[in-house]
Formats: sequence, structure tokens, C-alpha cells
Amino acid sequence: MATIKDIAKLLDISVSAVSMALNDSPEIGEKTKIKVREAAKQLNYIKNGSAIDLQRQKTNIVLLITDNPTRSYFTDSLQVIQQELIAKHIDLVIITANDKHKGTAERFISENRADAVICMSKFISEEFINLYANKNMPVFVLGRAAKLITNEHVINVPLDYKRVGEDITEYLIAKGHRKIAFVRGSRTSIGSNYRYKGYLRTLKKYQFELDKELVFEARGSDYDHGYGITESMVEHIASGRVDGIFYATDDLAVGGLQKLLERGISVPDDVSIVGYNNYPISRMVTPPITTVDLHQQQIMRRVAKSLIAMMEGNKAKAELVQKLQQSAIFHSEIIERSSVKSRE
Amino acid sequence: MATIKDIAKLLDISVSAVSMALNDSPEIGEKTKIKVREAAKQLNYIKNGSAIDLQRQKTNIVLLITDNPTRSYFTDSLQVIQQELIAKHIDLVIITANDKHKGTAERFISENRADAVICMSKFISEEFINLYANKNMPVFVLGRAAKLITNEHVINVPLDYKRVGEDITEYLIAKGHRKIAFVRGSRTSIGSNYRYKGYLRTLKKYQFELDKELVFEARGSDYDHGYGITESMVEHIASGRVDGIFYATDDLAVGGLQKLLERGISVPDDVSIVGYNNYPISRMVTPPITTVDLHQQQIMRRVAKSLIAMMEGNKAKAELVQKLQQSAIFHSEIIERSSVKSRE
DNA sequence: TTGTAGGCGTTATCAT
DNA sequence: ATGATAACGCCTACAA
Repeated sequence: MATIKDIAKLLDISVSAVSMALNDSPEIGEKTKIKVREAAKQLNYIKNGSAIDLQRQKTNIVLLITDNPTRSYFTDSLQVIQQELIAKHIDLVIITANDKHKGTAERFISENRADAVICMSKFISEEFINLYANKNMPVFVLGRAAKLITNEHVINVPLDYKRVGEDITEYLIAKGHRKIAFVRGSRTSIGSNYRYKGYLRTLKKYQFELDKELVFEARGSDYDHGYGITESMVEHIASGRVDGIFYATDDLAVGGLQKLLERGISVPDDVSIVGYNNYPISRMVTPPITTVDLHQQQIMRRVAKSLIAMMEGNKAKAELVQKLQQSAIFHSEIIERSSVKSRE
Repeated sequence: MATIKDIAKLLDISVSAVSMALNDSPEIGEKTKIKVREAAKQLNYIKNGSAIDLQRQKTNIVLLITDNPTRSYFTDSLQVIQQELIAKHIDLVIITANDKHKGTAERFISENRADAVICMSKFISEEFINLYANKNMPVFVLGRAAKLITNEHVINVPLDYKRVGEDITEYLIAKGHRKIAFVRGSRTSIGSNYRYKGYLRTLKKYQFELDKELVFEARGSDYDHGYGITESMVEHIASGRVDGIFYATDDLAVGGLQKLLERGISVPDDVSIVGYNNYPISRMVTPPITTVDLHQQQIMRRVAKSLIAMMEGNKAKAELVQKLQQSAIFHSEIIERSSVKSRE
């Protein structure tokens, strides 16, 4: 591979001249620049990014770590974050980390291959992050309890799930439901777990007693999990032991809906169902599913802005963190559609 | 940031000893290793990936460029490719390129920041790829006509769309449909365009004349596009001018189905519909949608294997390309569900 | 305007 | 088993 040295040799000028010419420095004459560019083309010269990063002590890269970039909930986050970063000419790369493989993400973190990282994955441990976050590479951790964070270069964005799951449970109760089942998604999904807690709290608040038989484990958050688990619920519904179902995610609800219809159960006449997250698909099924919009985009925009401020070093961390903490509160909004009917 | 030099200084040993110790070289004594590891921890030493890549002249990274990682069709490809790469301890990073922003992808390519790239995006031009592909960084281009490729380090995987779209059109005709509408997706989607061509060819083959009024432009491939465009079709259906709809993608079909049901049109009684790609959602709606499975995973596995062989340099390129060309043929399979009914 | 030289952090090749 | 030293490709004072 040709390097700037080769170009310099070919033209019999110095490497620094070549470097400057290639970077369009004003200090270099126009004719030299042209010569250099031609020689570069001729020699098939290609820049070496590693060398640049090494010299600059900077990568201009932000790492986004996610369990699965194809999941619906990731769409909003990605869009917003990317939009903010592009405006600042910062590059974003996405890396996956899951139970099968987290090595790539860990290598990128432990080898300082970015100027900042946003970790949305549960599979990178807090110990690991503590170990490697540093001034040159702050790490934003989203959606975690993050009790173990001691490293001052880790910014924990806890996301305020406090009231998550209460809203929609209250809504169902207000609509006259008394036998509300809950379908849990992936056990490792923090959001799903918080919704379950919100459900429990709300039952308690209204002094319903929890019927453990009405809590179902889908063990995953996809359509198929919803479809599968709902098979075990048809009996309960048929026998009148359930009048409403709170699915932890819209995808679960969509799968569940399909199963219910197949089994001749009418939604919402025989049973009401609700999902969570306001994924596009939730309004594209019949009946459209009542759900909750978390307005995640707003939060992500804040996160991105804080991250940029941090990278630019023009804000005290304490201040940023405080702002984030204030703004990382979900403003959940119930999206009423027709999968719920009032019962008396 | 501490470097191995700092560790060496602290312990008063040489940098090479530190380097070897850190890499657990057998040439280094156990006690030294321990000392080094302790010092590293104490100094908060973090490896510098750029320096490693520079020295090794290798990144161990494969770049995957996609328009949008959250689109359903990407799921299969990602899974398979990653699986193959992980087995070889090669890291995969995902970068997006679209009409709004392709700078990041271009920077990564033009600065040789990977050992190979898989380009699934239409927004990186062939000229650009021609310019930068090289021995150290072969580029696999998927789903393109790629007439302009001259660089021998570019591997074009054209994907054989020859028969795509014919199968399902024939199927509809065999089921007695005579007035088949077609809904085009994104104009820039090569797959979607090929399906349209297949539809046209098949109509011709059966000597149906093309009614241009039955070709609809969704101008996108999402639920919403399908939902929106279908509004303009209800009139045709009501008046008996359409008895079947071929949506270019399942997402379009799902959105379209919703609109049809809302407008009181029964599927498949009043009109049959089919989608394409066998996305999970297509069987999670009522009625489940008849679609076509392209068995993309098989192709992606071949692509990944070829890429690895290429990186390992143990195969002649010509041979690989030939194999790929043979195997990059879609084995499309019609997935019969209940959105189509026989008509006489 | 251009050249010289040092350094970025690491690994690898020799010696010792 | 460890040390010295030269790369890797690029950038940037500073000198000319």
C-alpha cells in the first residue's frame, strides 16, 4: 500500500509537504497540491485511519452498543442520536453485544477505539465499564440501576421508570377491568421488569389482590413469544378469569392478539389488551392496540447533547449529569385505540 | 493516559517486556507478568487500539454498511454474517449510509478502517468503491447491478433477481385472479424494482394486458406507506377493477391490510393480497398474509464464508466469485397463508 | 513555500 | 527472560 512517503519519494519533495497538500493546507502552493493529488491517484494512495487516530489522539467516533439493532425500540434512539452527532461531524458506529457475543464491544471499549460510548446493552457489565471509562472516552450507560458505578467518567442515565406501568394499569382499572393479567417479556429487559413492578404497585394501590396465576412469562419480547404464551391464557379467558391483558411490549401484544383471534376470542369484547412502547405495528393490526408512548426520542436527544457537550469539554460533568437526571424522566402518554373496552 | 512506556518506567524494565507481559507471551516470567499487570492497574493503563492496528497493519474489523439497521430485512443478514465472523474472531461494526448522511461510511472506507467491507447500501457509489477497494480491504457489494466495477478487489454479489416476482404473480393467476394490482415500494429499493419487473413479465407471459392504473406508488416500504397508498385503491376494489394485490413487501401489505379492513373490504373475500419477504409480522396479522421467502440467510452465509476465505487469502478470487455467483440465486418459496382465495 | 525531525503507542526483531 | 531499537503512517512544530 502506498503511503505519503511513497508520494514524497516519487515527487522528490518532503513528506510534510505531501501531508499538508493532501489536507489542503493553505501553506502549500496550488501547483504542488495538484502534483501531489495526481501522484496519490497514480500510486493508489489510501489514507491510513489508524495512523491518523494515533497521531491525533482522537478517533472522532462514538460507539453505540445495543443488544439488537433490528429491534423496533432501537429505531427512535438511533435516529435521534445520529442526527445530533452528524450535526457535529462526529461518526457513529453500532456494535452489538448480547449473550452470545460481547467480545467486539468489549474490545472496542478496552482498546479505546472511540471518543465516547453509549451503552444500551445489558451485557456489558458495570465492572467492565468502570475499568475502562476514562477522560478520553466517557461512557454513557442507559437504562440501568448502575449501583456499582464508581468511575467518574461513567454517566449513568437511569431513565426514570418509577411510574412506568402504573399509568396503563390504572387506565385499565378505570375502564372497569378487575382481572388483569400481565405478560412479562424478556427477563433481562429492565423496561419490561419495571412495567411489571408498576403493575404490581398499582394493583396494591387499588387493593386488588395479586393472582399469581395471572402473571405469565413470555421469556422474550417478540411476536412469537406473545403468540406462544397466549395459548396458555385462552383457558383463563374462556372461563372468565381474565378480562384484560397487559403485555409488556407491543410486539408481545401483536403476537398475542393473533393467537386470541385464532382461538375465536374477540378483542376487546371478550378481553381487552394493551401493549407498551407505541411501536408502529401496534396501530397496524385489527383492532389497533392501545399502548403507551414513552417519548423516548426526547430523552435520547438530551443524552446525545450531553455527550457532545462532554466531548467538547465545555461543561462541567456535574452540571450535565444533573440536567440529564432531570430530563431522563419518561413522559408516558397513553395512546388510546380500540383494543380496550369499558366494562361495568 | 498511561502507556506501556509509563509502566516500563515505573517498574524499570523495558517496554518490550511490558508489551509481551501484557500479551501473556510465554517468553516472559510469571513474576514479571504479575508485576506488570499490577502496575497497569495502578496506572490505569488502557490499550490504544489505533497503535495496535497501525503496528499490525490490520484491524480485524469487518464493516457492514446498511441503509437502516432497524429494517426487518436486515435481521437475517446481520445474524448470519455475525455468526460466521464471530467463529473466526473477527469483529463486525455496523455503519449506516443513507440519503441524509453517508460521510461516516465513506470515511471508514476511504481511510481503510477495516479489513473488509460488506456494502448493502445503495448510497455508496460504485465509483467511490472502485476508488478505495484494495487488497487489504476487499469490498463486497450486494444487490446491485454494479456495471461500473473495475476494481478487482470489489466482489459484486448481484443476487439473482431474475425470477423474483414471477413466482407469486403466477400463483395469483393460477388461483384465478385476473385483475392484479401492484404496489411498488421505495423507488431506490432494487428488490422492489425487480419484483415489479417480474410482475410485468408474468402478465405479459400470460398475455394479460397491463393496466397502468393498477400500478401504485407507495414511495416507501413501511407500514405507513402501505396504509396510505391503499386508500387510493379502495375505489378500484369496490368497483371490481381489482381482485388481487401484490405488495412489494410484507410491511406494505400489513399496512394495506389494515386500511382494507378499516374500509370494510374483506380479505381475501373481496380481494386477495400477497406480500414479499416473509417477515415475521406477515403471519401475525389477520388474515395471515401469503408471501414469499427468499431464503436470504443461505446467501448471506455464502457471502460471509467467501469474505472470510478472501481475508484469509487462501482462495483465488476468481474461484470465490464463481461460487458466489452460483449461490447468489434466490430460492424463493411461496408461503401460503390465508390472504388469498381461489377465484373462478 | 517547503524541509527536518520528533513523536503518537504499540509490536517485532534482534541481541544479550 | 529481558532489553534496545526500529518500524507502522501520519502530523506538526520549527527551521530554512
